[in-house]
Amino acid sequence: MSPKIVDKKQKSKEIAQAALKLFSLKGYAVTTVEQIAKTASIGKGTVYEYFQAKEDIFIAAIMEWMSFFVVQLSERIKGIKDPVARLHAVAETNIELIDPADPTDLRLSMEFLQHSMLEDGVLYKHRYLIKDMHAGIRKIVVDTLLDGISKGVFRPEIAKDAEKIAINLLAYIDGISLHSILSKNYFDLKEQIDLYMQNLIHEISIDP
Amino acid sequence: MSPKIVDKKQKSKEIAQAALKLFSLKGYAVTTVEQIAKTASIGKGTVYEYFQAKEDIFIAAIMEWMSFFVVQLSERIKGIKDPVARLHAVAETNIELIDPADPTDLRLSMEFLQHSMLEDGVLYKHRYLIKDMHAGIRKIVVDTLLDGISKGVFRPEIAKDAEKIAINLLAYIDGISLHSILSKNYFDLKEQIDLYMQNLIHEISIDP
DNA sequence: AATAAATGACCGACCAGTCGGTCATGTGTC
DNA sequence: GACACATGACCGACTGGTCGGTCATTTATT
Repeated sequence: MSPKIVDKKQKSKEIAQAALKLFSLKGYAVTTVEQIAKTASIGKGTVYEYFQAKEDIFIAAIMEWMSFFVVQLSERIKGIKDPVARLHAVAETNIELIDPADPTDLRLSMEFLQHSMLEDGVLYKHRYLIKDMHAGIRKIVVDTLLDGISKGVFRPEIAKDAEKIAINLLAYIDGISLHSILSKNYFDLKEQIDLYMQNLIHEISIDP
Repeated sequence: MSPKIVDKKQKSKEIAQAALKLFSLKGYAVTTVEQIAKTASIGKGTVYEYFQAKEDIFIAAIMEWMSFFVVQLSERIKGIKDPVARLHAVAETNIELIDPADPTDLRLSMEFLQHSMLEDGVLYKHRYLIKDMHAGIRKIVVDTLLDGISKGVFRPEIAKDAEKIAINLLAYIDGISLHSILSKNYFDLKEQIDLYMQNLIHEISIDP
């Protein structure tokens, strides 16, 4: 009675993290379940004790990744009260999570996006996951903008455009990150984002 | 002494276009050579008369796609003399090539990007192809900005930032296109780009 | 002993690429 | 015009190998 007991939750998480590492290095299709098992230091069969299919590992991996990202972002902006500094922090967190010399995170997020937008993609049925994450980050930006207005830092007229501004900012950050990987060394990611932020702040701030 | 002769170039192109269609619908990895052959209405063996490997079909397909894109863009901006209108045309061409109901083009370009940035990606050795295309489009934007300055429409001080402005514009367009696919129906792509362009023009124009 | 956990050999589906053979079309000969 | 024949174009069955998923067996714990 009552034989060996393992923490199923914890072990699933470990497998998902091992998979995450491989997916980000090589991509989902190319990564084999056996490699995932090896990386997690277990047998291939054991993987299937914790996941029904390779797809499910992918879904668990993306959830690991998103939660890591959101935690990082929250940590970073927590305690920053100045709206301008807060906007900068959102942008910078994105940069710092993307090391140009090691573009694994971006590749991973691109793979997630791709599988989410294709109807028979592995993540299509779960695309609300990424949508929800985007919505969460967008909310942070919108709230910061509205906070800035109420603090008299940003122009009240921008309130109606707050959502649009947030969408554009986040889209830009993804776009420039993408290009920076592709054009390795051609431009300086930080300078580019600085230019964008400078224009943005200039555009929405109350001017003397 | 000389039997049926086919136009090898033409036939290669047909196969590449068939492949392009499938890659954009389903992705490279999932598309089989047999399906490409079927789509091109030829036998599988024949495909290998024209291409050495599946990879080579991919490369031919991306070249087909890029040339289509560049031709479209050139057609579109040809004859537009007003710098502001020209910038708008660049942005709009990108939108119109991406039908939100049929996001195949964007998926395709994402797949190209992905295979280009991964060291053992199929396109890694050929990533200069995309880089060159980006450089070409960027040059169009930079030239438009400089032209605008010399015409007295844009502020001369922006000349030194022309490259950066172009990089940001094109990165933004890619980013917002991406998000628009993912957030189907959540925001209006045209409105978002309008907002960006409005701010951009405002920022670089000579003001009364 | 009882039972949960772990395992890796095994299976079957799949697929890129090959190859032996067929087909279609042109040339040469009468 | 008829026929043989040369040759490039075309083909799909087959091969060698991969990989997701299963399951009979072993191991660990109480």
